[in-house]
Amino acid sequence: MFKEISNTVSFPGMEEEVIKFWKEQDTFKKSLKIRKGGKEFVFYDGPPFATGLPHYGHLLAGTIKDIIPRYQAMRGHYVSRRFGWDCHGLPIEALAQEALGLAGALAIQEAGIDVFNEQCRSMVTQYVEEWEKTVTRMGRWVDFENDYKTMDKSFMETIWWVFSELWKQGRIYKAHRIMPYSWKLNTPLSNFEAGRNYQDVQDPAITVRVRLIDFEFEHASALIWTTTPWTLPGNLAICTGPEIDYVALKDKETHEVFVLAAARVSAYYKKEEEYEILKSYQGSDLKGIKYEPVFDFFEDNPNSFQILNDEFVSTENGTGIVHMAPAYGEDDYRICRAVDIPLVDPLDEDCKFTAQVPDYVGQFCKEADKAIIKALKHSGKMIHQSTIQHSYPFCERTDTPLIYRAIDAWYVKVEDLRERMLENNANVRWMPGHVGEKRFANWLADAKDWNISRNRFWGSCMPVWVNVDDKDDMICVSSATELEELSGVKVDDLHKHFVDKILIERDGKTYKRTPEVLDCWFESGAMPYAQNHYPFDNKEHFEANFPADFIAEGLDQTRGWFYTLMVLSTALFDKPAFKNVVVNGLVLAEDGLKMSKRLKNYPDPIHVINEYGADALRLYMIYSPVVRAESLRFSEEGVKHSLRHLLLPWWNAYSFFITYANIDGWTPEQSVPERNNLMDRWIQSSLARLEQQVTDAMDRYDLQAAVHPFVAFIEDLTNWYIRRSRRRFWKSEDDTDKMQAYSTLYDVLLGLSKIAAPFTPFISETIYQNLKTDAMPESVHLCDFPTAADAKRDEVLENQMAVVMSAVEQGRALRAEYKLKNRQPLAKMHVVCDDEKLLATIQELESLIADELNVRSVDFSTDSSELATIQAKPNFKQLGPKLGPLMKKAVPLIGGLSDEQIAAIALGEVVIVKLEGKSIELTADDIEVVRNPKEGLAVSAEGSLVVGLDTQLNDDLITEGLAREFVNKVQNMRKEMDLEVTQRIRIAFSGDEDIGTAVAQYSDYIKAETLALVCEAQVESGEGGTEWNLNGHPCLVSISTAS
RNA sequence: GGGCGUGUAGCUCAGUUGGUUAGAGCGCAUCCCUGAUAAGGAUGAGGUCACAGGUUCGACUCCUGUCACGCCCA
Repeated sequence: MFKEISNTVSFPGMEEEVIKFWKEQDTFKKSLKIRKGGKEFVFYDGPPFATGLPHYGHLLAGTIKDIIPRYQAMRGHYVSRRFGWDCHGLPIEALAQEALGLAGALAIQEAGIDVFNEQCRSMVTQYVEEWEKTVTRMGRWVDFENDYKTMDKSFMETIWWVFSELWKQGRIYKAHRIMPYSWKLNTPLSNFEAGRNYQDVQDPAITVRVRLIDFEFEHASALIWTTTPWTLPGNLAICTGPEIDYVALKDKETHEVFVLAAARVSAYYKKEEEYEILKSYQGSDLKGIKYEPVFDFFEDNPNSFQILNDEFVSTENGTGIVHMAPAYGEDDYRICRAVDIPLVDPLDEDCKFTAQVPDYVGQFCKEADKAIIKALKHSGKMIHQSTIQHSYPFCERTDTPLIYRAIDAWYVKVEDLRERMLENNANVRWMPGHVGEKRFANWLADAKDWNISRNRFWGSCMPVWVNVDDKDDMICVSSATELEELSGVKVDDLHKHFVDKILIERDGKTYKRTPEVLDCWFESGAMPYAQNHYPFDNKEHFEANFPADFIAEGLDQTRGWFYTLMVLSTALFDKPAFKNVVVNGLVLAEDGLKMSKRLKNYPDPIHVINEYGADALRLYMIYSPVVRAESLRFSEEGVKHSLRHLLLPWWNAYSFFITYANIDGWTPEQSVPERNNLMDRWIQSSLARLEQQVTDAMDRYDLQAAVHPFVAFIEDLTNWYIRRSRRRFWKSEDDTDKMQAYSTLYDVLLGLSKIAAPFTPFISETIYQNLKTDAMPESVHLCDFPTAADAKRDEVLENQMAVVMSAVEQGRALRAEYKLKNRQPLAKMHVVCDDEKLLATIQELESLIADELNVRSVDFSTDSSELATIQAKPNFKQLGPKLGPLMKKAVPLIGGLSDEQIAAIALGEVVIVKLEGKSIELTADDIEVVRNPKEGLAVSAEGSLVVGLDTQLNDDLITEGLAREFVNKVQNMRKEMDLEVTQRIRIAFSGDEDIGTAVAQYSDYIKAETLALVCEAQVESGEGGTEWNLNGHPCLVSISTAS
């Protein structure tokens, strides 16, 4: 006996049971154990920041990261799945700052970096429990015990090793980065922090002239515009946009010649009479022209004081010529660096001018604006002065304006790796392809050196110790042990508040660690090595199993994890870090906007799981383009849909099987291998097809395509196989056909549970648990994925069945068209098909067709001429290439072929027709025969099949129709009374003569169908019972249970 | 501004190497069936395949351009 199924099954409740079962049985561990020794399938988990609860993006990625490993495990691979946690970086620092009430870097330093970092450490794990719960509830199998954390000492030690390898390659260099700087706190801020306090301020906006040297016009100056006059002493170049139009104009009043963007002239001159255009230029024409420095403080600076070109220049405001002070602007820095202009930064840590600029020494830079403006006026360089109101970032803590300036920064040289990375990327299979071939490849081709230092606290430390007396004398430490040897200090923790205290004394020199920590993307990129503590441990195992077979993340990781993995693996091993990658798109709210807690435009994931179940949610997400990097508008209706149209029918099929197997006492021991019934052979072939389709798609990492064929299969199983086979299960005789039906449905349900197991692990497990025998593995997830599909396929049969289904479909359509309801029996149906073999198969299923369409007999024939006319239609694919331009004219010619000609061609003869003087040979391949139903008959035609219905009714048919109506009403009443399907009943009725005749004549049939012991005409109106209308005949029916 | 993607029925999406009737589900309307019942089926209405050119005998499909939306970068 199988376990009885409650008819009020709750999918979420069932899933909770399964989770309990997996936990008790330790099924995940067993699934690993049984594959130990098998070929490894290597999976890397991209670590999430656990600074909040998981959202749909995580659930989606988690589902993908579950399905592929489950599938590969069932295919015999050992798939270790370690969960990863990203512990370092700003998100967690921000939380810790909030918790400690600290605003800004200085506050953290005052409170003590040790206090702050320990606060971070304690908070990292605050969401761990919730994460585990949700991830587990979604059905994802992943190892939380043997997880990795980027803050583990072993992880951080490998980071040092990775860094030191890059160092040895000469890839690490020190340069600058332009960052927002708080002069009050004496510290740089992150862009994130700088973005949190914008204020509207008024700043001077001045236009200054710089005298051009050796220009084609005398007394010529370029006009530059700035809102930060204090940066002018540091001016080292000016920049034009290469494709912007510029003019040299003569001011009619001063006779000075000015160069500026053509589009900006009107901002300086109200009337055209005020100036005269001398010549037009493109920005690129001006490149290389020298000018006199605005101030002379740095007049000897190499390569400086010339016109440069860059695309970033716009003509939205100013003069279209940009003043460049490389220490104080990101673009300035980038553009000047490209032409080897060394930066000058004459500000001290309080942003006061140093002695390099003696005129303003000791003045705070912004305060010096006035004096600088005065000096410019005095020297005649000031052309125009105004003020501008704009929004400007302020320091959160001190409400002082931030100063963008060059900060020491460390970089990894990446630009020379571009080609290697592109080649390595060519060996990666991306799903979808374009993300890798286009988006990611373009990004790699344009890779910039990577700034890896952060002026923060909670992170992996840069393992570089600098000689306090000579900044160029540095030691790169590659392991904790090496640091111990160099310093003589025991090293237990590699965080900043520990290692910063450690000094290295060597040859009488003292080395102190450079204060920065590493970009946490460096850590995630180094995760393949660091999670294994490579090369300190697991050296051989790692090297034998690198790169990963599979990773999966969202599209946003193109510039994140995917990239950092590729940079480091290319630099270290000249390989990609992964062979296959599935890229998922964004999960948006149903309104197409981003999910927003504030707008509440999406349902809580927990609610969705508890309402519809994780299987339904998984299926909904996977069966959508979101697994191919397109965005998904999340809809609760969609989840409901996947439940109602896939899981529920599947469950109903299973429930149907259990119900009747238990009634008949059928057990798997009684299973027989023979399959004499075409329906059985067909559904087994359908399952084999499903297996092939799923395998093909999964081996291509195409999850959406893998889920697709389930829809058709469930449809075949429930709406054709089971619906058409029901009687075979509830016939009372234990004949061989019934045994075979049970055996088939059992095999199919068992096989389906295995094929579906990676996708819907819960319902698969539940069904498998009930179906399995003691000899089978204890969990569906310990089974092998079915693989013998080829042998079980019978494509000929599948095609034949498709024709049968089409015949039935056409019959149903005809009934609908002629308003003949299905309960009304018809005398005859005609099925015509000129393919005799096909016809024979259809004939084999005659009783099925007759039953489905409620006709007494089916006439089979190969001659359709009585029901339909035939016409030829060109086979475009065949004839197109042959006829070329004549194709269009051939269409009516072929359409006009006579019946005799068509018949001749169909029989294999070659018919020659003339078209514009050319002879065209037509063979059977060149035409398609179209059948058109004859007018006035109930006929339908599709392809080679013609179906006709005899719509004439006689008394006999009408009587049987009444009997069937009667049965239907009784069945409805049984249903209404909620009777057991095996419950016997008594029927009492009254009605007119026609009803009396019908019930009497079909008494045996009625009793058999409704499990009635007696069916008597005795109820009178008003004595209870239910009034029915049977095809226009009033009828009173009452039923009662009988023992 | 650049790169990438998307645009097919009211909505969510399929659509094989280009082949002539562009499909499914939801929703709607009209019916049907029911011993799968948290069901199921049929029929119908609903499409300028974003737009404009081009290649071709033939374009939803290939090419070029335009527009809209999204992601990333600047």
